[in-house]
Amino acid sequence: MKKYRKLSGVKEIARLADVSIGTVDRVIHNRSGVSAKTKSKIETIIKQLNYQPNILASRLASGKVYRLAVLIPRGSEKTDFWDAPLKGIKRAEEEIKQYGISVATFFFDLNDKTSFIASTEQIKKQKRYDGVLMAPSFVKESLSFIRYCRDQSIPFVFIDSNIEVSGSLSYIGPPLFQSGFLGARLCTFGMKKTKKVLFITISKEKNRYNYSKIEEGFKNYFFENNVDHDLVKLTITDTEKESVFRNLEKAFVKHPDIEVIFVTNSRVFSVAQFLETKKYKQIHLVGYDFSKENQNYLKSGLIDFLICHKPEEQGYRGLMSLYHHLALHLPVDPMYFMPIDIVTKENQDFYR
Amino acid sequence: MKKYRKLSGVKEIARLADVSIGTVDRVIHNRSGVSAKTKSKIETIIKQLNYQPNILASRLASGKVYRLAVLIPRGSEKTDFWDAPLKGIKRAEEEIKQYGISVATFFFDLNDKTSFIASTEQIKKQKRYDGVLMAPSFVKESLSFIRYCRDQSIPFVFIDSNIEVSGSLSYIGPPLFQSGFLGARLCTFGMKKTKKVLFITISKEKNRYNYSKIEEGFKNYFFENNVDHDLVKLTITDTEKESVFRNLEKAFVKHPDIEVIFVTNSRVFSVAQFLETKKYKQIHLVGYDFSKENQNYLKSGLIDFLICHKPEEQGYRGLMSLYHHLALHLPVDPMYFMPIDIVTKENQDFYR
DNA sequence: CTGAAAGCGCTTACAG
DNA sequence: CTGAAAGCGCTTACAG
Repeated sequence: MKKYRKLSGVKEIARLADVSIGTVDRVIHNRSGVSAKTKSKIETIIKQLNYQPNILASRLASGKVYRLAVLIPRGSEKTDFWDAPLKGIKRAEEEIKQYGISVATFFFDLNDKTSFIASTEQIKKQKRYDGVLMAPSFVKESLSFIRYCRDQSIPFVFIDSNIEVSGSLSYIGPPLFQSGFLGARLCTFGMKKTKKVLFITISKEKNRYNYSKIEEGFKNYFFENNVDHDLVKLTITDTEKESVFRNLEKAFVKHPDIEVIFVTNSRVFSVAQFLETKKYKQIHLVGYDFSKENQNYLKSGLIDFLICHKPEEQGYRGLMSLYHHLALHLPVDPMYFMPIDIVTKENQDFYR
Repeated sequence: MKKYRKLSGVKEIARLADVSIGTVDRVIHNRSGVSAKTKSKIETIIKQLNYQPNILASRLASGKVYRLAVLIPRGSEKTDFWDAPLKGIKRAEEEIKQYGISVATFFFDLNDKTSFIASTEQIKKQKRYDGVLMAPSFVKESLSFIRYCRDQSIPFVFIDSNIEVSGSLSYIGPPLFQSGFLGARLCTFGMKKTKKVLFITISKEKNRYNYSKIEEGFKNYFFENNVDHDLVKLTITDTEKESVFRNLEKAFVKHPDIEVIFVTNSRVFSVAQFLETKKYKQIHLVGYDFSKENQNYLKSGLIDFLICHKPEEQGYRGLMSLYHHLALHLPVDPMYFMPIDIVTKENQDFYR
């Protein structure tokens, strides 16, 4: 707890350069109005001193507030997946709000494009955001919104899924191909002979980029490892329970020898429900996301493995990356892949 | 980027209480020299305003530097396990050093108690640390050092392993019992019939608390799940390669039908080496820690699963918890359990 | 193009 | 027991 006081940064630089601290500040922030000569003199000294600005002092003095807009799906009664990123965002907000960050969250409905558009319009109309964190769930609509952000020089960060040619500040999300690849491993673990695998996607949107990437990885596993298998693909576009049950029923009639089921998203719980009802307890089930329902079926043994990509951390990091970029002028990873976590009955109590 | 300025906290309080900000400061920090009446008046206002001190300003003004001592094993050529916590510690240090934290690291040799004692003596002699982060690898010696910390009111945090009755600020580490429990699951995955499992501990120290906890959890899995099995226990106290090979050789002569091997720490790589040499490629191998050697054997398929407990994050969180406690006066979790991560060939590239 | 001054919200001596 | 003043390392108008 001893006191310790270095000579002030800008003051020291100003003294050495024989200028005022105002001029030093201009050079540090690359503001205009400094003669080339003075500028280079100051820059040399800054380098020599290996000067690191004191962010505490900077933020305190400036009193600037950066306003961030968050655009993510609303957590529904069906899956609480998006509650996790939101929790991470809230946690980040708590942590940095005293450092001059304010956050406004806009939600949209994953089943309703117009709600997405409405939110983007609102953000545009308010004209007061300095950064955007978003889940680009609707590609075309996202592209249009991104155009606006770029025009306004507003940095934007994607979480959960990516749009590749976009000029985003960062993408934070899962490595989907590898995630599907691991999924296949988990489906076939310990198997010696041929197995019949049912590959299910349950989603209103057809052709989602995410699902096809997962499928690619999944298939690639069998290919690379020369695993003999029999893959049955099933896509269910009506996500209601009755529809899922009906589709599964049909699949089992056609393929009574299914041994493993892989579900490409958090709706694996509805398949678990089906298996439970049917008492198909010997069938292995692998799926995605650490949602409440899924946790219950994991605990009861109907789901064998959940693959997760730290949704809470995605939200946390997403917001923090904007903070780092805007307020701290720190470099930000343009791609930050989440780990591919394997959650089982045995480790679920310690997963976050 | 609009400017936004609230009325200053202490100033506002001082105005409302009709005192000077100096007096307000005294109350906020519970320093003496304020009349009971004034004190209670100020406290009421603080509550009403739901005043949150501005840490930026506080740290900037005080210029206090908290000195932290870190006491951990040195990463050896044998296993680089302790490089990871150190990396996390360094990362935390980088992040908070500008907020008035300085860190001194003391190493000890896991095979040499006296080196541990020597480091603790050094820390004591310097008499200048405000907090301690330590791995209490030697229980008796740690207890003696902890006594010193408590006498001096120096908060201390344990990582990796815990000493329970200690008054530590926090413990950050793995839930060992559950970790062993999961290990058993990974060993028996997909097995229908009886398997012969070899349970190995390779460590100079006999009777380490960590290993026995893992063993408890491991055995409990079989018990709880009524899994028919045959468990062979092997303890190798000489960690040299030749010794490990010799012991394994003997075990395989006696039990040629071993199908799965579980190793309770990062030395699983030496068992992988053995299996590689012997071309026992059909044997499943499960062990601990994401060290370089282990990663290689995971990649090549000799190790099936590694269980990990985010060693880097343990270091990071350990240091941050001292920072939170000392500088930010934030509450700290007395127990923070790491998740039990499962790392395979397929997801190892994304593990951190 | 440059400088001097005030201020961010707090803490720290010092004076009374 | 209390207050007034200086200062932490920056930023921000404003004046010239």
